[in-house]
Amino acid sequence: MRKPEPSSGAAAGNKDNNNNKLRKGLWSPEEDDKLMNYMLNNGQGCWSDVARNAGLQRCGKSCRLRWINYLRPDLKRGAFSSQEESLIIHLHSLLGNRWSQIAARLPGRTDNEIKNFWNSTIKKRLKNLTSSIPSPNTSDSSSPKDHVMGGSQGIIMPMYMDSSSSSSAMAMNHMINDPISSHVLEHGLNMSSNGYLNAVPQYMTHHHHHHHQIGVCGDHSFHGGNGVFGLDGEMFVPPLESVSIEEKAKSTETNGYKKATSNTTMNNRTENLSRIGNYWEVDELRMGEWDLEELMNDVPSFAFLDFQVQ
DNA sequence: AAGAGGCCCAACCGCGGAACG
DNA sequence: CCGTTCCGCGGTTGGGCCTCT
Repeated sequence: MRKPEPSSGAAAGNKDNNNNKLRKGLWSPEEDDKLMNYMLNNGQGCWSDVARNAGLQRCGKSCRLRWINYLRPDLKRGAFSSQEESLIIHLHSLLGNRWSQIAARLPGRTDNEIKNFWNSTIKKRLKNLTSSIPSPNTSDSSSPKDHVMGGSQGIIMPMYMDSSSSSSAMAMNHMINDPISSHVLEHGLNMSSNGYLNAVPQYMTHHHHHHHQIGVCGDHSFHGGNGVFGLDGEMFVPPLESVSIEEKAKSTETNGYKKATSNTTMNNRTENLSRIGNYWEVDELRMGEWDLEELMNDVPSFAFLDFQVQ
């Protein structure tokens, strides 16, 4: 953590000898009190006004962050529950690193918190998980169906996960015991350009346009809970059609203090997702080009969060 | 016991977009 | 329009704590 600015003497000693310099670093309890009192009495307005009017030697940005991530009364504290964990994983598979979007679906949790949780706990576990699986290069590299994709995008759920392989079966047994692992089984893994391991639905990794057919029930698919592995080892995730929408009301309610300005650009374009037989047909499908809000209307409620493979 | 190294997480930074004058 | 300011987001940093040796 950052130490408080030396000139400000973590609370007591400072006052007005700060010669207009804005403080940085950790917030003192006194600063917290000031901000909290101001916010409770005046509500949220222009953050630079908040900083000024509350008598804080902080920039508005810092005040905003402190309020959102720490002082907000509706914040939930403590460790993430396994349900929250599952939800985070699931949402991340849908949304990628859109932490604020994910946080909006977890009442009482902040994007920062979720991001930290992901970058420490979950990422680490996914890493351990993948390192426990034999590399495609070393196991059965002769298979033409190996789906080896490093680099910026591409699913790292390769074809050696073929259910007939004994080694992969062992890996799967290992994975199934863990919510993250089983989710990875279903949704695949993606290594993003920043090195993050993401569980990403197949259709989000495509960068082609126009009418992708997303196979759902092919004869040779590998089914795993919500997801389906296609013939080429790629993983398909069906749209969120059969899940509860109760979260939506909850999240919009708890985030009522927040102006709903984000993702307006994204919402300008909508996805055409229609079911045709056993296929989901998607028009103009590209990362960030569908109506996220609409898509996320169907984010599973906690009750439906069971990613364990039967 | 103590030093090293890793982890956690609060807070900062930089950027892009929206709002405003 | 255009420039400026504000806001929110995601990525990154770094200090304190914990664990290991």
